[in-house]
Amino acid sequence: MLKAVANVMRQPNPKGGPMEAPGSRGTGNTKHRIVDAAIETLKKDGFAGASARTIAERGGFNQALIFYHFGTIDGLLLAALDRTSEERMRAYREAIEGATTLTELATVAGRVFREDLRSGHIKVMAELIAGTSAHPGLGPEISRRVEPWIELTREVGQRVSRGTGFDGVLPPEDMAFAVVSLFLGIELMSHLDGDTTRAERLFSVAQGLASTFEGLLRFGTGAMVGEEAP
Amino acid sequence: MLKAVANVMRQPNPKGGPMEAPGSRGTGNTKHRIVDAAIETLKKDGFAGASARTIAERGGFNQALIFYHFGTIDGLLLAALDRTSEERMRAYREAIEGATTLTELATVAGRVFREDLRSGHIKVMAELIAGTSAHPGLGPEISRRVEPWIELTREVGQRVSRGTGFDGVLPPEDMAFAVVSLFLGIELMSHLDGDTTRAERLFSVAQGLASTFEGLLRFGTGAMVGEEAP
DNA sequence: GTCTATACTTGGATAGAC
DNA sequence: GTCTATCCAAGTATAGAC
Repeated sequence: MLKAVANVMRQPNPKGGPMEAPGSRGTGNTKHRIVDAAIETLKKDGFAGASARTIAERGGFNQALIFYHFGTIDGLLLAALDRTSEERMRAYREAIEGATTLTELATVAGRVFREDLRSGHIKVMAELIAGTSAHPGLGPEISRRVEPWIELTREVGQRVSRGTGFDGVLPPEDMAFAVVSLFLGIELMSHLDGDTTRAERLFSVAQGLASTFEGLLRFGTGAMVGEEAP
Repeated sequence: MLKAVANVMRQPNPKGGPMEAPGSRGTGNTKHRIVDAAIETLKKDGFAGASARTIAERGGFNQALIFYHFGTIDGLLLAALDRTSEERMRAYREAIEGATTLTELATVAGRVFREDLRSGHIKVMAELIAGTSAHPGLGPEISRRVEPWIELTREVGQRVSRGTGFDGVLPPEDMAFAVVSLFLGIELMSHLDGDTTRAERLFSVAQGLASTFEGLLRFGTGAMVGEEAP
C-alpha cells in the first residue's frame, strides 16, 4: 500500500532510460500515447480505476511499457497531470490575458471552464488529489502542480479587481484558493450524475452577476468603500 | 472492474441477513463498528485505499464480516456515507436553524465546517464522489445522498436572503450548487497538503465580507435593486 | 523499444467449521 | 454471528526473448 512512496520520482529505467536521444526519430511517440491513455483513463475510470492493465488496454499497448517508460503507475499519472495541466494552463492564459474587466473575465473564464467540464480536463486533477490519500507519496508532487493554478488565479483576480475599490476586501490569495476549490468541486459534482447543466447555469448566472456588479461599482460604490479611481 | 454494479444494493445475506431482530441484544453493534472503521479508512486512505482488508484491519475484526453484513464493499461504503451524512446533517441543521441574518449564518456555518475539515467528515463524501468513476454503480446512490445537502443549503440561503433584495439575483438553486461544490473542493484542497490554514483564513474573510455586505444592504442598496423591505 | 511470460501481492468474495 | 481457509481475479513489477 505504501511501497510506491519512495519510487514516485524514479527515472524510467536503471540504464538511463529512453532519454529522447538526439537522433531518435519516432521515439517519445510511445510515451506520448501512454500518457494519452492515462489521461483518458483517469477521466473515465477515475484514480481507483487507473491500473496499468486498464490504461494499457485502452491505449492498445503492452502493460509492461508503462513500467519501462515511467517506472511506476504513479510516475505515469504525474506525467499525465503534467500534460493536461500544461495544455489547459496555456488555454486559460490565452483566453484570460486579454480580459481586464470583471465582465470580460467571467465570460472568457466561463467559456474555457465549460470546455474543461465537457472534456474532463480538470477531472484528472480532482481524481489525483482525491487519490493522494491512498498514495501519500503523490501528495507533495500533486501539490506542487496545483500551486501554479492558484497563482494564475490570483494574478488574474488581482489585475481585474485593481481600481474597482474591491481589492482590499477579499485578499487575492483567499479568493484564488476559493476559486480553484470551487472549480474542483464543480467538476466532482458534475461528473457525479453526468449532468453539467447545473454547472452551465451557474456560469451564466455568474456572468450576469459580474456585469451587474461592475455596473454598480461604476455607479460610485467605490467611494463608499473609501477608494479613489486611479 | 464493473461487476459490483448490480450488487450495490444487494441485501446482507441470502437468508434474510442479520435483520436486527427485536430481541437481539448486542447485535448491530458489530455492524456499527464496521461502519466506523469504513469511515475512518475513507478519511485516512481514501476511496482507492478502502479495501475490505484495510478496513477490517483498522477495525480489528475479520474481513469476511463485511460481506456477511453488507454484501459488498460498495454496500458498506454507502452505509458509511449514510452515517456521516446523517450525523453531520444534524449538526448543520442545529447550528444553522437559528441563523436568520447573513452574518449569523457565516459565523455558524463556518464553525461547523471547520469541525468537518478537522475531523474529515466531508472527506468521506468527496472521496466517494471521486470513486464513483471507478464504480459506476455507486453513482446514482451517492447522487441521491448528496441531494439533501443541496436542498438544505438552498433552504437556508433562501431564508437568509429573504428581504435583503438579493434573492432574485442569484437563484437559490445555483447558489446551493455552488456552495456545496465549494465545500467539497475546499475539503479536497485542504487534505492535499494537510494544511487547513488557507481554508480557515477563507472562512474568516467570508465572515467579514458577510457582515460588511449586510451593512451595505441596510444602507439602502436594497432600493437600488428595486426591492422593498417586508 | 516492445512483447511474452511469469513472480508475487493484494483484493473481493464464498464455504464451512465453530 | 464470527472465524479460518481458500478460490480466483486483478494488480504491480520484473526477466528475458525478440
